[in-house]
Amino acid sequence: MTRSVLTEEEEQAILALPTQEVVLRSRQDYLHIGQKTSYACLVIEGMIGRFGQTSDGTRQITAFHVPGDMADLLSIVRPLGIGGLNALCETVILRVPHSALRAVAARYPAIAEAFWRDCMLDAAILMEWVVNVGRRNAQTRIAHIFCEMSIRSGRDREALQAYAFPITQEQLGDAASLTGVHVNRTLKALRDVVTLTNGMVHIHDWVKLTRIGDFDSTYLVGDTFAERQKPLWAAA
Amino acid sequence: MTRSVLTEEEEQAILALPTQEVVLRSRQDYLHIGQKTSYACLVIEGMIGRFGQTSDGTRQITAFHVPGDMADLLSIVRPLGIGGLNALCETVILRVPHSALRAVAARYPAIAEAFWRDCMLDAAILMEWVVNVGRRNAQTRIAHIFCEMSIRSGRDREALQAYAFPITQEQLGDAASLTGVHVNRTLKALRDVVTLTNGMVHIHDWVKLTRIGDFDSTYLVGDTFAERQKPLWAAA
DNA sequence: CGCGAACTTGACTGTAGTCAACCTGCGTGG
DNA sequence: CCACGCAGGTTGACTACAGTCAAGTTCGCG
Repeated sequence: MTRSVLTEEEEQAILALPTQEVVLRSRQDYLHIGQKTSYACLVIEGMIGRFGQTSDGTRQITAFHVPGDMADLLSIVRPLGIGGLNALCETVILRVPHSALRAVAARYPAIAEAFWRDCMLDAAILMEWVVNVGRRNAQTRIAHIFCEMSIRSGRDREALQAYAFPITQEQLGDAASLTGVHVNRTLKALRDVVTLTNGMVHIHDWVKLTRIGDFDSTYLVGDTFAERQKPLWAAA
Repeated sequence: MTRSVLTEEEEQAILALPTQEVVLRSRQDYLHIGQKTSYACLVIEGMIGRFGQTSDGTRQITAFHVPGDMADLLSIVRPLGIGGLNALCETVILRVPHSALRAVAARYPAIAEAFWRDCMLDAAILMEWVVNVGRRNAQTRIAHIFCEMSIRSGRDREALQAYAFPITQEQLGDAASLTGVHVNRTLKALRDVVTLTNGMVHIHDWVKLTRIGDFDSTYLVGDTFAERQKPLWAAA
């Protein structure tokens, strides 16, 4: 919820939500494709991938969710058919019932809007994902993903040098629409600029990486108002 | 707004919104990439494409918006950076100010939820788009797009046989991440199943088309509740 | 009638996929 | 404590789907 500006009281209301901690094993499917859910999940530790699938079973990762992300917030208004969710490594999540989220959204319109905006930021990331997968070559695609995850992984500056990205080359291929073999070759070619080892990304040259990755971070901004807009809902 | 269930009063409130009709020439950019907007636009006639772009200027269409769609509803909560909008043919739209939409959303929570859900359905379509572009071959991609647009174009059964899809092969390539040349060849190969001529799609064998297109329409359903959920916002 | 946009076709190229073998490092059980 | 198994990573040889370039053709419109 760092994507919107909220008041003290609103933040308290969110922190007071009833939650249930769940630990997912690595590779565990938390939500199957087409499965209905009545909880939303907040990632605490680890990483979750959202995926779609073709009929022959090939998976395509459509989003990564890092700690702090609500991975299936959109299920509040559309509980069915939001794709599958899979833990990319051992992952800790907090399950929050839709009913509680609806209650707090009803009481605080600004929170409802923050939820909505959060979903829309995910949608903006998804649009960029289509461009990435559809229009860029292997090197650029992978470099772009590394850039995006760098920004999203850290509020601190040091994520520009190194951050945790606990995935295998095969999974990176599922995200970039490449085979594991080609990811391997591409990473080798990028060796001087960025490396992925043991679930850690090390960026050796950020400027070069953004250039190779055709990366412009503006699509990642959340609340675009310098100050909070008042009243957030024009009438009330 | 056929994607959610609303009461008579709520429908009236939406119909009473202040609007301004605008006619777009074919190929006209209505919204540039990165441009901020304070209106949302409802497509009345024609077709609008949302697109992203790489730094070398290659476009990638990420969504088609047919009459009845709100093409940039998401701009209400995130007015910046929602990609560009381009009229694919001569198109009539209705511009609605954000302020009016916010007002009606604040007064009728069910409408706010319907807006949000509408955005989430677009997001679900976008996820499928990633899978399509990332994981399927040319024939399957194009067939899939034809299937999706068939369902979205018509509430009536006859859209399963023919519907308006006023785009060029080049534009279809921008959507499917293919070159115009390859679209042309692929359409030739699909000739017995589906044809695109003069902005009309004619489907000669729907079953075969869905099979080639690896198409399952469940991701297109909007309001998944058989009846309207009451109360829609749990508290109120 | 003539222009231009869209479509069509052919020949050649290139990026990424496929298949297959092999290496490396880690955790488990004998 | 070592041996084994296995997941993940690495490399090479070959293939194929789609891109590129270039030269037509068709058709609608002024």
